[in-house]
Amino acid sequence: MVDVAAAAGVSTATVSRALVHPEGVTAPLVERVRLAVEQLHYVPNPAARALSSLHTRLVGVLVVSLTDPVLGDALAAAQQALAEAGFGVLVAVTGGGQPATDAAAQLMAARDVEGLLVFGGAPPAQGARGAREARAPTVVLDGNPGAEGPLRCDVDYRLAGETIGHFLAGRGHRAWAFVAGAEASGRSAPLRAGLRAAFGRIGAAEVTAPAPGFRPPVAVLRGRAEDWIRRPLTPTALVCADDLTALAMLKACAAAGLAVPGRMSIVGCGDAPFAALAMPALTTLRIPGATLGREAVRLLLAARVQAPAVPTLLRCKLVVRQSSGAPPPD
Amino acid sequence: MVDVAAAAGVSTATVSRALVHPEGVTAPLVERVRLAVEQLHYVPNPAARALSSLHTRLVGVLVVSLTDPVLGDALAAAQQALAEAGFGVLVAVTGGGQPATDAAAQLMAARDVEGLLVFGGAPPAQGARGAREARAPTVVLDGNPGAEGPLRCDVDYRLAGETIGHFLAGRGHRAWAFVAGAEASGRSAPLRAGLRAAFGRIGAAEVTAPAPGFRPPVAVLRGRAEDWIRRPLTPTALVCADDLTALAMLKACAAAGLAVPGRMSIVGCGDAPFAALAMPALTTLRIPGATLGREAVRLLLAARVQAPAVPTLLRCKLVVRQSSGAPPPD
DNA sequence: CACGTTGTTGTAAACGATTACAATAGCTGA
DNA sequence: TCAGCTATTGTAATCGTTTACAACAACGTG
Repeated sequence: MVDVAAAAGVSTATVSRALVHPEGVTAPLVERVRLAVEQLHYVPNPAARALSSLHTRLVGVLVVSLTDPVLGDALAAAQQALAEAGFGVLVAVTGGGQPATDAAAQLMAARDVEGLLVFGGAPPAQGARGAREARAPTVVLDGNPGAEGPLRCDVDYRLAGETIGHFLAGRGHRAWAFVAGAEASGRSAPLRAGLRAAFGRIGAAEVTAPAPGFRPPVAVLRGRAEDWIRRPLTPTALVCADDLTALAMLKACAAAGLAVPGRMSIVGCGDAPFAALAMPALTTLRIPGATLGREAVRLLLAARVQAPAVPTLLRCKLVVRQSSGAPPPD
Repeated sequence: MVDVAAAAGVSTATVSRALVHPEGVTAPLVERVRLAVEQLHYVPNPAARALSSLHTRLVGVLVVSLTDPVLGDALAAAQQALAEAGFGVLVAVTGGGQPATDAAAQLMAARDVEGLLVFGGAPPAQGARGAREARAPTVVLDGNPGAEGPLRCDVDYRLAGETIGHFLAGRGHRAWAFVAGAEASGRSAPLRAGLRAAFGRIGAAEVTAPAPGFRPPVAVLRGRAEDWIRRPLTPTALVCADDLTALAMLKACAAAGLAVPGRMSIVGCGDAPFAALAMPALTTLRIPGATLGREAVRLLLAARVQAPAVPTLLRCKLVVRQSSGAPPPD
């Protein structure tokens, strides 16, 4: 930096100011500094910067799993948005467990991140982030419901559930079941609540899914699906917490001889890339992962300057394809 | 840190040494320092550390896309391995374009990463990493073939191609086609070469796939698949560069009335979570993403201490399911 | 015309660790 | 017993920025 200062004929303080607060330096000087920087290929040392300014320009991202396409999209979008704002992204894949999440949060805090993004699952326990935690706002994205974090960025799964419920009820379905995914994704509860509300309004009954919170191997599922057939009240529609589960149910129905959508309608959640390619193509809820990611970054950046932005609640669209239809005539 | 030093009754230099090079400090002192650290919840300031030691304990990861399940697995595994070694992971999602990759690499270099992991695609151009690049070794994982990076960590797609070729030839297939994915994944070329070698040995002919390097909407595919039927030499087996493409071909075959596996065998690549749930379940190549990630980290850490580890070339397993079988009797 | 204001720039003191070097203590062997 | 080592600890310089403060200039105003 001293070289740059010499080349531009100014002091190092002016170089620093020209780079960080150009508005406080006269235009010609800024220009001379800019030129010198270019000429000498000067790149500021981030460590020194962080040390004296107390700003690392780093944010941490705790992500439950990269397998979930929604979180993957969200992460990609968030990373891009943060890069545009000059922030680097430190990631940790937590797997969702509380101890792992807390440990990761602590590591992030130890690295002096200026913000924490939690993608999916539960946020780290208060206090798990060490002494410096107050400085770093936390935004929870697509997390478990009821998490007490102040800044949240979610999809309105309750509303989505109602949308799906209306859609199915409108097609004539009166008996339905909800199938949770293996990973307790936090989407299940509000989704189910919305479904109950929509179906309840017309007096349609929920059938308890074979094993809530359970994503079974296909062989097992087959037996379960056959169980349903023998029940007095068999669902004609299955709403799944994620597309992979929906695909599994598709397969289970085929194995059990239940035609989809003739005998059973199946609705997924997420609109994963493979959803449109399933046979029959999955009717599914399109979750705007990228928007979610950008929105979370917006909230985080707003929180840094004390501007309390309203928690986001995004809507999603139901993509109707071939796996849903009218119930059998009975 | 001065507080810790005072509490332990030593100098700050000793505190530093006790934490970084405990072997140079007597046991009782190390213990006293450890206690004081615990008591005062002291966490070293990473910026100051980096500034004076010239070690950021950060590595950058450039990932083409998080949609690819293999890269997702690799990233998760690499992150964990790096965390165990005390390194933080800075990620950037590049999308694969050369300018974007170079820009991301420059940002990483500007943050003084001590190593760069490139997941998929082409490595950044030499020199794109700025003046400090010499210090940071680069490992390319599952990248495009022929990339000149010295440190590579790859799957032996050539061998995998041969394996698939043998498998199909052994089942009796004599006419086959390769379908590249939309994203030029770098897996295509060696995979295809392996297939050619295996099939060539028995004189089986490759049929040019409808549109190489093209992952078409299903409607288009349908027409293309019908094209094949009318051809003099129609393939009886389709090998796809990724599972999503394989799923698309499955659907195209169904639409065109080609029974799978009766009339057409289909092999995917990746063993994505949905592969086993497709109907029929996909025969596919299982790529050890997590192993790949860990291996890349091993190479990187070895390179840091000048220990030149041999470039890795992992094998993968063919998972035979229902989408492949014998060709039609003719 | 003198004086207070405002706006720029330079000087130098942080920021919080690591580590070269000096100092001291504890050994070994003659 | 003492010189000469070695092993351990302390002192202080250093890393490369930012920024509080001082110094100064230009300006408008009474």
